[in-house]
Amino acid sequence: MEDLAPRERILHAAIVLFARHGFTGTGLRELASIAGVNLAMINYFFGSKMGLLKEILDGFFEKYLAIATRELRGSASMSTKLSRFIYSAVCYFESEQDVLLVAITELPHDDPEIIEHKANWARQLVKLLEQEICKPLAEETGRNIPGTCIGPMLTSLMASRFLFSPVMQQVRKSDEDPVDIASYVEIITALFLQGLAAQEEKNCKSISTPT
Amino acid sequence: MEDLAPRERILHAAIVLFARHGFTGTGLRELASIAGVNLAMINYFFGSKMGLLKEILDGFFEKYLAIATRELRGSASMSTKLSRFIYSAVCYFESEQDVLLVAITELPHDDPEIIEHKANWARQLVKLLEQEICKPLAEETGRNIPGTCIGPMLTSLMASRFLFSPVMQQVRKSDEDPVDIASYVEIITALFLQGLAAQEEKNCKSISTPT
Amino acid sequence: MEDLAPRERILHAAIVLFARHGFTGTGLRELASIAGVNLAMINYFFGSKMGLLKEILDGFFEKYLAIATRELRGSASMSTKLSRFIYSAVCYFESEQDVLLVAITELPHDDPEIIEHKANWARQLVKLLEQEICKPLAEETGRNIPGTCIGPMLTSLMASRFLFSPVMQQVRKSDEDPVDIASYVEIITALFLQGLAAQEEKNCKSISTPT
Amino acid sequence: MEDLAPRERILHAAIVLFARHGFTGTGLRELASIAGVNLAMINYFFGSKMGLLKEILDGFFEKYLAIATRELRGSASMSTKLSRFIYSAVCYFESEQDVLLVAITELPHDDPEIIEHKANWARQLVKLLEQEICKPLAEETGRNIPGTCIGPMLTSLMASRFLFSPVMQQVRKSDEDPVDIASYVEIITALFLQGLAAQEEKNCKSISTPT
DNA sequence: CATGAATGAGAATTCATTCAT
DNA sequence: AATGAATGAATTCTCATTCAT
Repeated sequence: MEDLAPRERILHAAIVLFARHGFTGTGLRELASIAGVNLAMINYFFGSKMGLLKEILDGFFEKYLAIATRELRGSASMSTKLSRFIYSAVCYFESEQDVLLVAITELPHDDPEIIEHKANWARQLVKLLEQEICKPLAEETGRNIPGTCIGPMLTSLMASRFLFSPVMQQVRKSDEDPVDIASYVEIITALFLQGLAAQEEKNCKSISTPT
Repeated sequence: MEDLAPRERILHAAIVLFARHGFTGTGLRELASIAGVNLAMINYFFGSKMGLLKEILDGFFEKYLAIATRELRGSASMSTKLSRFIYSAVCYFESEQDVLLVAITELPHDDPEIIEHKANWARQLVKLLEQEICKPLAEETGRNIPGTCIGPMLTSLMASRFLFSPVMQQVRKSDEDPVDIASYVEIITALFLQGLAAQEEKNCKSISTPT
Repeated sequence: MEDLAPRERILHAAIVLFARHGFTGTGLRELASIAGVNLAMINYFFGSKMGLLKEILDGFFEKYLAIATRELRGSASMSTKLSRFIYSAVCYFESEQDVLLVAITELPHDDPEIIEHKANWARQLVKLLEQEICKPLAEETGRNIPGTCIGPMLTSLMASRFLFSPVMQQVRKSDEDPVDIASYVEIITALFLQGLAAQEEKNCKSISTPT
Repeated sequence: MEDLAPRERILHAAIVLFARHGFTGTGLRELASIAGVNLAMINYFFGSKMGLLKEILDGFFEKYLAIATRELRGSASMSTKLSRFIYSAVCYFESEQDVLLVAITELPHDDPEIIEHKANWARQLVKLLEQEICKPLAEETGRNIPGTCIGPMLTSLMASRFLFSPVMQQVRKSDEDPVDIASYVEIITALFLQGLAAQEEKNCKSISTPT
């Protein structure tokens, strides 16, 4: 870590510490010491502690939204799009667990300075989900589930493994066999696809049954 | 709130504030002022800020585990048990949203004082899930999903609505139509049941197909 | 200790704690807990924390002055009186080390409420020393050493063993051989009467005398 | 005092206040106010209140040990060495009375953080005394007085004037005639070398010697 | 870029004391 | 005689931030 530029060292250290102790639970002194920079450098680079958090959150949301856009837009079938999205998103979560934890655990805290910031990103993701998931789903099944409902469900389901990981690591303890990441993707995809499209499956069944 | 006993007033105020600003983000000054008690009363009753948090978390986990035990134990079919559990749990989450938020957002923070505390509760829930969900599921579908995986999935899926609610409220804004709680329960139940039992449905299909 | 009256239990606990952590360093909570009484009982019995200290100090000074009066008054020779006093005082210090420590370490702290209190006792002791030690000494040797000088010297010399004991215990460590109390009395008496090289002087004298 | 560097101002103010109210009896607010610095500067420079105390104690012990080493080492006679040591030490005590008071009154308090710290210095002093005082004394007189006994005796005797000074000042009051420092040194040296009745002993010796 | 000093506000906790019961 | 609740002030220490160098 010592070979990175000071700005990056700060960013990396912040992500790790915010994930472990929370945003408010992390002191800039500790952060500066771990990043190996002078305390005043943090404010020099990021303006304030909040500026640092915003940069981390923006980095996360930007990439998450980019993945969603890339995988969900297009003419492929909804199930294809969804399974591609889940795969990509979970892989991204896996690769940046700490950033994910920061984003998730800071979600419900209603700091006035940051709530609109988060809403801006959420709005874009919800809009995308409405178009690519909710609308076709409503047409197929008759169920109209809004994006503001399905977004949180999808995200928190994919994040569940990482959100609970510190506790579950302690729970497992002796018999070390956490589900590997590939199986995790498969489980969530199966759960989501065949559960969500329940009506469709039923239709398939009802179609195939009389045959 | 002014007519409750000081101890309860502190507890209530703490739940609200911890949910809004996080545990470390809440100062005891603010807490005491909102609870309408003297600052020193908090330590008098709960020993420390951490003791207060532990009491809140214990209250949540105890009730959550009680609901799980009540709804999942017994000889009913797994799908019946699961849908009853989801119904009860979501209703409980709804009735105590703030406590839920505190429990969820404090989950990943690795305070050594509290991580084992949380793991103790998680262990019991995981054990229950293993017996009542995972084992029968494995027998029916052949898939072996451990409790340490399905527990977080279930919980965070049910909590998703509340975890994201401050942001989603901002996202919805003008056109106010959040999914009502009954539909929310129904959506999650459907998702979980027919997704999870995908293999079983297939079996049914394969059984019915030859007909 | 549980069979004593609450008032005595408080007094005993206070002496021990004041000696170990100092007066200001001891909290009434800790004191009450160790004495096994309710916190409010301390103020009930002694009026205030300071009242408790005064009672302890009075107990010490009263007995110390009584010993000095008993051993120093009378028609015996000065050296006889002094050696008797040193013996009695050191034995008393030994039997109530903690009280001694409290008295000594609180001596220089200039709390306005307590300095005159201590001066009252000191005045009586100094007066006694002036009459019984300083005056005869001036007549014998021509040296006029005031009581305000010889009092502190005598007292702190006799107390030295106890004042330094926590540190010296740590210094000795492995080779456990603290001077026993009888030798300690003898050393101080000899030092005071004849100087450090007491034995040598005696030998010289006994050698030269018969000549 | 206002022209010194903040760090020195804190140190000076701490010595004065610790001597007057004791270590635990001194608040950092009061200290900062008297030193004319911001409250947070104390922790900035010394880490903690205890760090401040350690620095003060180290300063005292270091100089005291240096004086002892300088005056007691060498080939001079024991009585010459002792009288030189007493002279230098008392002069040092006189010039830094407050530091002495802090060191003496904090001696018996068994704070685990600091007791070993003090023992380290004491060990060095005791070792020096063993070699330079106790060993030759044992050879001359046959008496074996350990350094852990003679160290406290010497130190507390020399410190007695300063340890009791606040009370004795009050005792003297109107008739102002404290023994001047030169006489004080002489008294202690004579006492240590020849005993209280120094003059008398000298006479006896001078009478018996020529015979 | 980088640093050490400095600041005022606030952190959690403990204090000695009071009082109604 | 004894207790638990309650209080306001004070405790040590850390906070994020600023600024001159």
